[in-house]
Amino acid sequence: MAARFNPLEADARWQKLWEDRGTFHASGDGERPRAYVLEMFPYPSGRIHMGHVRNYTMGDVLARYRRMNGFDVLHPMGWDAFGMPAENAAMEKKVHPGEWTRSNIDTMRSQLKRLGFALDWSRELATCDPSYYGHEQALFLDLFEAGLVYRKQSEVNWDPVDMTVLANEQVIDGRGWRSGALVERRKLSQWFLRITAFAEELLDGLGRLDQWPDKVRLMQENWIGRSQGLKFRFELAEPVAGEEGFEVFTTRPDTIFGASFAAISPDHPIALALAEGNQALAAFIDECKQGGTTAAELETAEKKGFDTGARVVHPLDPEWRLPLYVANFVLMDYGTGAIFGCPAHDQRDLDFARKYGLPVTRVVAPSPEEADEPIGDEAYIGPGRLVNSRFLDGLAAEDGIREVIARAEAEGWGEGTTVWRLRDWGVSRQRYWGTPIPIVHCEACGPVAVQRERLPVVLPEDIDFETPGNPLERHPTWSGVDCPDCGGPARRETDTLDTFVDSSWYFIRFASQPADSPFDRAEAERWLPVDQYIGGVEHAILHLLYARFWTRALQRINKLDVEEPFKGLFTQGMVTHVTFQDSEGRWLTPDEAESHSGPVTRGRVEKMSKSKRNTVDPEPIVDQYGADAVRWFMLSDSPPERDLEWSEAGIQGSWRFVQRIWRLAAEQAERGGSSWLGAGDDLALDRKVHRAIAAVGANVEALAFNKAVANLYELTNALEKAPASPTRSRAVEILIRLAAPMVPHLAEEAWTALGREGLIAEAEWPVADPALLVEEEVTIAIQVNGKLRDTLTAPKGAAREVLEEMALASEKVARVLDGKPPRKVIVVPDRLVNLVA
RNA sequence: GCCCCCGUGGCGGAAUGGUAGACGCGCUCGACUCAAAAUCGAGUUCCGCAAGGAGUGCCGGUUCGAGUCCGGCCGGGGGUACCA
Repeated sequence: MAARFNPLEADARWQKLWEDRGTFHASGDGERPRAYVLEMFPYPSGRIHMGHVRNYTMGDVLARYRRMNGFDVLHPMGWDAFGMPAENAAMEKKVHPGEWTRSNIDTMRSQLKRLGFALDWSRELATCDPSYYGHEQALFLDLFEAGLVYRKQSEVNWDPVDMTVLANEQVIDGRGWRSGALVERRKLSQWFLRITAFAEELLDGLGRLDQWPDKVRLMQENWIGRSQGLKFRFELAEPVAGEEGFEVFTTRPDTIFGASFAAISPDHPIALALAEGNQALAAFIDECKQGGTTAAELETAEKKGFDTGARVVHPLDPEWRLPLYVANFVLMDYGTGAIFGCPAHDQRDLDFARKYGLPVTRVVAPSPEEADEPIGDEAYIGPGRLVNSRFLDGLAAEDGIREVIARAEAEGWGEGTTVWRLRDWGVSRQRYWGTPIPIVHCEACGPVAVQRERLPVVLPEDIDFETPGNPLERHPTWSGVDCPDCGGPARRETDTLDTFVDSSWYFIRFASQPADSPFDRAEAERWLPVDQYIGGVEHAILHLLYARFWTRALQRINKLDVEEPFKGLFTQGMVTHVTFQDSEGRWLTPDEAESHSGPVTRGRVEKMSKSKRNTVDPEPIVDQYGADAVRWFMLSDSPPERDLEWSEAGIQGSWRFVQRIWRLAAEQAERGGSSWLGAGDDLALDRKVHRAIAAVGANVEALAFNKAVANLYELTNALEKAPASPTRSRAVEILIRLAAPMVPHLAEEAWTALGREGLIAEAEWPVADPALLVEEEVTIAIQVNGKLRDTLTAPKGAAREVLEEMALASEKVARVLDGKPPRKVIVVPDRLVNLVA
């Protein structure tokens, strides 16, 4: 038996065997309990990167562990294959997006296979394949027919030079990335999914996702953003274009007597009507349209307003008039697109009031004496009671809110209501490389669904990327069709679907993939929900919320009885690496930094990215060290939810550990394999082994792989030091089984060398003997005033009095206490004694 | 701007409110070797000869006891609805 484990030879041999035997095919035969383990599928950007390796290694360990524990495991892989990079490649490299994507998939598939992941490749799918997106079109039409899809005007980033829509990512400092032109916001008619109809259940559902990270649930909760408040009507002093008023939403109706202005969004119908006869206002509204559409950009833009000259009537005082402003910070998408401003108790309103010389009236004061304390540069947002508020004076905020809502409802000018921060999901993209939206626009009938038997609506192959914009729109023939309803002339929808639609149901298609429908309901329901989903925390909101919505939407239209798609969620950290720059600030790769002639600055450790040139390609690393050392490194040291720093020293350490396990197994094999005969003659080692079995299992189930790795190091250290014995022989084999999910090639090789039949991938996970997990002695910490002064050993379960007596007998304690008796003694059994002097 | 997370030795990190630094990397010394690699053994938070003291980004609080809980800062990261 070889002294060294040779992964170059062994990896491929075992990978082929697993593939030939179909070891990792999910059977779905119902004989074993099922487990669905899924990692977020990759975008085929070109080559596998370390982030993928980390993600898929974690999922793989869990999948292999579950299999060894007797589960029928579904662990599939596919490709999130539509998206912008393929179109960029088409423009830059003159290659068809489909060709580019499919060639990337081929490269990345073979790279993944070299890592020995226990994947069921028979279920592989790519979202750019009509056999996938055709079913997506059918599901879209199901939602359309159920009234969950509608069309409305919505703003996009418009590049006025390239005459094209830009993604947020393509807007840099307010300018188009290619043309450099100042970006404008422009309205287009687009398709939307009614995710807001599910706002409440998506929020409530979070409470039952107890296997999700708290932070993700919190982020989603804030994103959905339930606000309760008052929706009420402001009457205009003079009607505008026949409108006598408009609706306002506020979460603070208690501060209504502190109102000093009303403000509406630049998109508000009243604003547009007023602009008809007011050139200055029209110019202001135009000005508000500059810049991109992102929330960050809108929020950080200078707060500006324009006094329309119109006045509104205070709802609680017909004599009281408030000026009506158009303000750039009022969003048409939130609430009613109109607010009232209470400067004394809202910082943004205060800044606005100061800027435009509006009155500031305090209506909340921490004490009656401070009722007329003037407001400075800071709005008062602390607690207190209402003042200067007529019939509300003296009430606490919550009571004031209730009182105003009650009065508004009684008098008929408003009502208590709930509004959501969540907006409907705009799915139209003015791009080629996506799922065509299966709708036909007919002049006579309007938008009409494509007939089911005509699906899939397939993307045309003959397209050009010579000019910016959507090639589907300028394709000479593709969009011309007859209306499905009336047979008259019509035009296909040329927008494609947001790629988040593709990733909102792929986990269902993995579970069941018939040719003639999106999925078989019964089979999908047997696998779903996904037991453990693993991916980057960057998807905490959008992807995960959209997938939750899509699943619930299918449930509502009675296509699939699954409430939540992902029972367990784990969000993993990034893979980072040092950066290097030369004297002129140019980024250098680690190799370049080493051979560079001039001075080199070692920069911060950052997320691996092409622009910082600090990426490490996994493939040559696998060539050099083998799959197992790379997998082991991905699991070591850093907790999986945190960032992992790639280092040459780290991979070498992993390589050495792989060889250490191998040496243990090789030495054992030379002694004639593992023996199950004879009594365990090394009780101390037996205890360590069984503690390791329990700890590794618990840590793998908790996805605390770094701790499971530490457990295996400890066990290995103990085994290396232990003298030969039947216990040790058994222990070596147990170590191999415990390590098998992490270093599967080595484990198979060692398993065979030890003379065991069959694959370790199909072997049973060892069972810990509870009797060997019990401790007999414990170390007790002795503290004086919470400060450690001594430690002593006591039998486990020793009585409080015994521990206290032992503590007081300690010389070190006596020295600190200086003869005085303690005032108080705190005993934590099996843990510590704290003497309070 | 807003929402969320993170901050512990030279480095990655461990620690149900109960002995801070498990485990790994690195380093130091030693063994083996003609030598090196590999391997093995010992040591390794800081200050101090020691006794002892200090110590988990900073400031404050709760507690017999705080890395852990609470409040306020500082620094870094993720998301912010058309990157995926």
